[in-house]
Amino acid sequence: MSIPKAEATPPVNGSLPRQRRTYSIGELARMFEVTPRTIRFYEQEGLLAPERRGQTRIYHEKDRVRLKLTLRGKRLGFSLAEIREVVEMYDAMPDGNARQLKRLLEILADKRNNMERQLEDIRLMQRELDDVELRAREVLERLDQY
Amino acid sequence: MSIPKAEATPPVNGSLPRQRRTYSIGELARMFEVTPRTIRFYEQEGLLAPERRGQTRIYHEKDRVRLKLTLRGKRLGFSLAEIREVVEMYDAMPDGNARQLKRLLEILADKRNNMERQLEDIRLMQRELDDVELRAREVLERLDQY
DNA sequence: GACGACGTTGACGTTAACGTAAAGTGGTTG
DNA sequence: CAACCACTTTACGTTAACGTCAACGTCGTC
Repeated sequence: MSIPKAEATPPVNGSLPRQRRTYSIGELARMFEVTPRTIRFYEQEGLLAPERRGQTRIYHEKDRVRLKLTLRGKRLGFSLAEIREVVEMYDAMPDGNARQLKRLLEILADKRNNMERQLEDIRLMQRELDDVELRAREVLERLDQY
Repeated sequence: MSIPKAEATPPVNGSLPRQRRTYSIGELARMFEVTPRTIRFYEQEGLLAPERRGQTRIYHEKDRVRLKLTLRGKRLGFSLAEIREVVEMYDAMPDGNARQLKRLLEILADKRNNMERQLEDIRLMQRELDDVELRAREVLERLDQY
């Protein structure tokens, strides 16, 4: 494959094209408030596989979305290994065999249970917070009386 | 081998199944499916402060609740340090000064935001899971046709 | 009175998820 | 061309949250 000469790609562009196609690692990092190191680490762990132009990584929309999902998974307490497990199976889906697919469905059901428990945990935790806040406000009010 | 006992009788009192007041570290560990090591570690980190009978730790209802809350916090992705921060301020509340109380309210507001983002993350993640599952089922069905 | 179950305190080991520093590459810009 | 950038690899460092042993004390029981 030959590389067509690219147009003014990276830096600040005069007209902000509605559909930016590629991102540098630094851009992605700023977007999601992580460090480039983190993004490289995720690649090393098999969560990303950006294109390369020479040595340099080039991220497309697909990669950006995957990073977004990864970070969301992390916020929900999934390990990178767990996330990779889903990601890999998702990639392998088109030609996946039945056993693999059923395994994927199992994993998904598992995650789903996890989500349900988290919802419950959040509800309970919110009530705890309400409670603590109420008490704190009461104490504060008594202090204000003097 | 011994005859299977009705219950693994705890050291202190007979089994008062209705209103048990105290627990050994092993009992608590089994209850919450963690190891004693974990519980001791939480104590070391200032999250628990069980009574001592001689050398042995004795946990009361209060300790059990605190452990439960701690583990819930962990499932929600809070660090032990964060949890301790709230716990300590909660303990210090009765004679807390206004500045401390306001700080506590800040922390609580922060946690609350965290919960909100998590709720949103969970909703989004559930939709992702729906999507992946749907695709997987489609592929599976096509496989089943032969 | 040995045995096993449970408890204790160190102390060192391990894993995940990055941080950080060193040393080099490649492009643009004054 | 030199001086910056932004990017790269390699490799060692760090932190949180425990795990894993060793070495010991204390029961109840066989």
